[in-house]
Amino acid sequence: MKTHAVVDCSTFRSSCQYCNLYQFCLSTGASKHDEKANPIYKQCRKIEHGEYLFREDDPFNNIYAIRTGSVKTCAIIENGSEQVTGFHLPSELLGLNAISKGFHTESAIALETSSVCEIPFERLEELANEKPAIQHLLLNAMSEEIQHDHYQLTMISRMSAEARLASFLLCISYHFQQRGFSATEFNLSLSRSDVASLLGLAVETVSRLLSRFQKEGLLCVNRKYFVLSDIEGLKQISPKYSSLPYSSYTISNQAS
Amino acid sequence: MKTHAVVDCSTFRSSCQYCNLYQFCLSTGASKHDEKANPIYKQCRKIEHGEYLFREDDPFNNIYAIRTGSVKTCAIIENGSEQVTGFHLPSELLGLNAISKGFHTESAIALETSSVCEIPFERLEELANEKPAIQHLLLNAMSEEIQHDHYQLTMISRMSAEARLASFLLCISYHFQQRGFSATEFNLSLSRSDVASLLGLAVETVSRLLSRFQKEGLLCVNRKYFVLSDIEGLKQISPKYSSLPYSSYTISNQAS
DNA sequence: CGAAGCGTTGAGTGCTTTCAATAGTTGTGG
DNA sequence: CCACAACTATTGAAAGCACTCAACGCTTCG
Repeated sequence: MKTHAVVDCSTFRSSCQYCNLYQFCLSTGASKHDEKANPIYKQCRKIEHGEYLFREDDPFNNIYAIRTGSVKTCAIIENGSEQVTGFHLPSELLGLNAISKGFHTESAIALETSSVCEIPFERLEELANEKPAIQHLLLNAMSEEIQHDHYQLTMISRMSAEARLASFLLCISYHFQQRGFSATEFNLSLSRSDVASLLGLAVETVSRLLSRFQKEGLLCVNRKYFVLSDIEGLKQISPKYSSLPYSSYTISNQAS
Repeated sequence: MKTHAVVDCSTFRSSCQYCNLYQFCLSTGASKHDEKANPIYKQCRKIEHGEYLFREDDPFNNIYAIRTGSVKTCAIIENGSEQVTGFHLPSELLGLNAISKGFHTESAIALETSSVCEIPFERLEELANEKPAIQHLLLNAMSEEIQHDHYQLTMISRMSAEARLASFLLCISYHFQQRGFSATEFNLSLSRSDVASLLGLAVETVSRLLSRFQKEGLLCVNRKYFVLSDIEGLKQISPKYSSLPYSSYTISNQAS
């Protein structure tokens, strides 16, 4: 439960604190005997860097709540290259978009040693029927995901490369802050090519822009370690930042 | 109930036939006395071309099921221009992404004379608590929307302008087909600039591409009237078409 | 130590955009 | 009913942003 001082995704202070399902979770001090009282059966699973949580075309049985670490979701496209569709931090739910098809259309890959809660969806759905709060929570989480996707769409289709990257960094920064970490200093587990894919850019463009941002004093970057030294400057580069439904992307804990 | 022969969004044969909520709907031959038996209170609303169904920042109270016609959703971005985020045909549900914030972040505008069912969300949520099938239906619809958004994201960030347009036309074609209309001949209620915005392109690019497609014998287009004369040719232009989770975008009627 | 993978930087190309002009369409009011 | 205005769509020319290709440096790992 205690952690290192380093700001690193894999060492969040309290991994369940921000979890959507916290108040219904079996792990909340309850033993297995209370399963019926605290009804979500939680199977915690540890995954190493590069390991798959699920793969494209896998049957859909569980959704996953990230406890620690970080995970990317991606799909293989025609030419064999992979398209990154999401970057996920603790408290987020994964796999919800597989509900309708019954199988996963994306793979989820750990970007570092991470732990997740595996939640049988059938069980969760039953539970949602019994407890309005859980149902609301599910609808809420999905609504936020749609919201975020629309933001992402607008960003990619309308903003320049530099605005996209600035916007992305601010988004990451905000997420860390929401989870009690520094907004200006963090390790980004995504590789350059993952970032490029997520933003619809070429790797070289991302690399060039980071160099330029650094030259302009907006940030310092060393491999995966980022220091955002001029948040306001970054916001100026991505002017649409403030007007888009971005800021509420983080999944909140309110249950109606 | 009988309609004209013309293929036109506003004259769907049976407007409720494909509706998600059909089997729970008050309109299913039932009078208002049966409200408790057929529990969705359906207030049908007619909207004219250009009329708003809801606007950005409006409080979120209802979701809407499109019965006839077509609706676009869009958001105003920083510079005052509008970004189209969706194009919606009968049977689709609108407004689900406002659940988490409690207000709408997009406007919904009728593209032609249309009719929609206004469904109080609070009521629907209660109902979903009582009837597992409705809950599942809601989760399903949202899951599909996320699925589609991810497809759209991949498309916009990775495909060329011509591939995007071809892909879009095929998508529209498929939707019409799913609703019992011709896959090759339809009126597209979206303007060129709406299409451009939706696909992340400039109006001129869309116009140029349509001219080129026509010259190449792929389609015939006159204002809003489209004839896709070479579906296979279009598929060849958008090679990722088949491998993406596109084909299941249409909201189906299965309720678990 | 060499191979493999990731990241950076440079040069040149090309696709899409922007700017601009024209044509076609719709709607309004005299 | 026509004229005028406003809007939508098309087409051309030029410019720019991001991509591709290519080479090199750095790190990691067997």
